Amino acid sequence: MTKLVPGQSAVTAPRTPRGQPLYQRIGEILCARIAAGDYPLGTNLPTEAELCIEFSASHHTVRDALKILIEKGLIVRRAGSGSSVIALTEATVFAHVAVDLHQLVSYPEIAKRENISSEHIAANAEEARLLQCPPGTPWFRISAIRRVGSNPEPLCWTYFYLLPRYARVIKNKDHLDIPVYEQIEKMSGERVERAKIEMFVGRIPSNIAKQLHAAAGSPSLVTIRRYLDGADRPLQVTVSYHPEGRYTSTLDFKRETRSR
Amino acid sequence: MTKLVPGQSAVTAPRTPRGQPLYQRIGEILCARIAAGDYPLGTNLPTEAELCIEFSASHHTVRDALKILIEKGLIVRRAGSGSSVIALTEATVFAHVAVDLHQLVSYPEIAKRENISSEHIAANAEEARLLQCPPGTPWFRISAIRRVGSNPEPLCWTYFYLLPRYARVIKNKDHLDIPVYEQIEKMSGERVERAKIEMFVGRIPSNIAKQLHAAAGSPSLVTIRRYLDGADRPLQVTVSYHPEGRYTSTLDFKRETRSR
DNA sequence: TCTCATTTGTCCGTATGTATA
DNA sequence: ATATACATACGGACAAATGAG
Repeated sequence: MTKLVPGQSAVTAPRTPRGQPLYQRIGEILCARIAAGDYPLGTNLPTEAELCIEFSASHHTVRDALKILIEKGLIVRRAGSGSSVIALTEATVFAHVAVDLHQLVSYPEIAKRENISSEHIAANAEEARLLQCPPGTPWFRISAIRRVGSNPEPLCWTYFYLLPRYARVIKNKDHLDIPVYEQIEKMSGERVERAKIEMFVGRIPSNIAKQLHAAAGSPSLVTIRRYLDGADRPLQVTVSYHPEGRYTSTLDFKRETRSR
Repeated sequence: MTKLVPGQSAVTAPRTPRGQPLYQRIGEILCARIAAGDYPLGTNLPTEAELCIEFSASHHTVRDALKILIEKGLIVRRAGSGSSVIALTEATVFAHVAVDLHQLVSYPEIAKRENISSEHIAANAEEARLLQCPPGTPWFRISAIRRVGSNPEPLCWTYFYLLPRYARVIKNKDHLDIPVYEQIEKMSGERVERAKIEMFVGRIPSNIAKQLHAAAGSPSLVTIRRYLDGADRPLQVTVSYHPEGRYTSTLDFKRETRSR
């Protein structure tokens, strides 16, 4: 049981006292300082060596922390020059007029959702890429269409991919009238902190063509929405196919007033 | 190995054989192997330890290489499980990341704008609807394409519609490298307060098909952007045609409330 | 349910190349 | 040319997650 002798235990004090890795913790602290104005725009952060001393961390750990700032677009680093502050806050600040994620890409109120089926699945190759998980990973998938009034031509076909533990959302009474991601938030207590949306031109898959009243292989506006929690883990991913001519995505942005 | 010169292991003779860092080189090789089918979808890559041996590199270097694959969305890694291949090639042909109003307009640096022509026009019926003005209203129209590097296939064709009094923007020296709406702001003192964006599936008009290297009438992601001043008057309206497969629009939203 | 080996994740130490001022 | 600071690369040692038995 007692496997010692590593000869390092004295140097390595409480390695990770909290659940969070040290480099993430340092990254957050530096982000907060930049936002607070401790390192004004255009100035340099302390050097790697200085940060190592301040946080009692190694170069690698500090570098990993600084990589977080780079990814957020807060700093640029150049050998010989230092780490220069180029932004005070992450650029993505919810510039959309809608106060709620709900209205990010809004369907008209009258577009009602009708569920076609729901099932537990194992991600195939295409889904693995979509969901950024290994093939075979279990997911719960709801298939639905949206229809305006009694129009026989549906607006779109949507696949909802949920973590299996959220499968019971479909048992809600008013399940169809509330966004699925909102139901998940209520059920789990986890909050959607981020939404990433992709839109591109694709084709109608043959297996859904008939129910969409569209030709298989005909052009389609494909929309992928990923709802992520604070750790960027997907809570829900949806894929929608909109046949040509039935849907226009509208987004409304307002200039940011940078007040906190 | 009595020669234990630190930092320089006996195995590695030439550290960086001119130019490219080792971790990038390894990353490229692994990407190429995945694309070639050496590591099929759903299978695992060799472990870190195996890759260290194969490339005579340290685990740190191998990890940096694998990070490249993660960023490209080719693999996911899980402790205890391994590095699973989830895609054979990079996911998006091109992504436009719109994070705030400022970047809503600008494509990434690599997508250079090339102006094709510019002229004073009177709005025809279609343009009147687009610009929400009576037919015959005078506008200044710039036609341009965006290209990535020397790729012969342009990303998109864009019409810029400006109020005639802003026609002189094209005389700026660095006109092509600055978003048009920003130039208008500087010239006029008017600020863009709002942007409305529409996206839908359309077709490539025949008169621009040739220069887009796309078939006339082939599917296209059509994007209309309206830049409005405080009184909702349009300062600039753009229409872009993106041939299928060349462009994915990406939007990234965050909740504002910072719970910490 | 519980080990137990495997694999990745985190963290430390060190050395040298290279760009910058 | 020199000093500074980041970039790259080597090494080792657990910790934590996974999956098989």
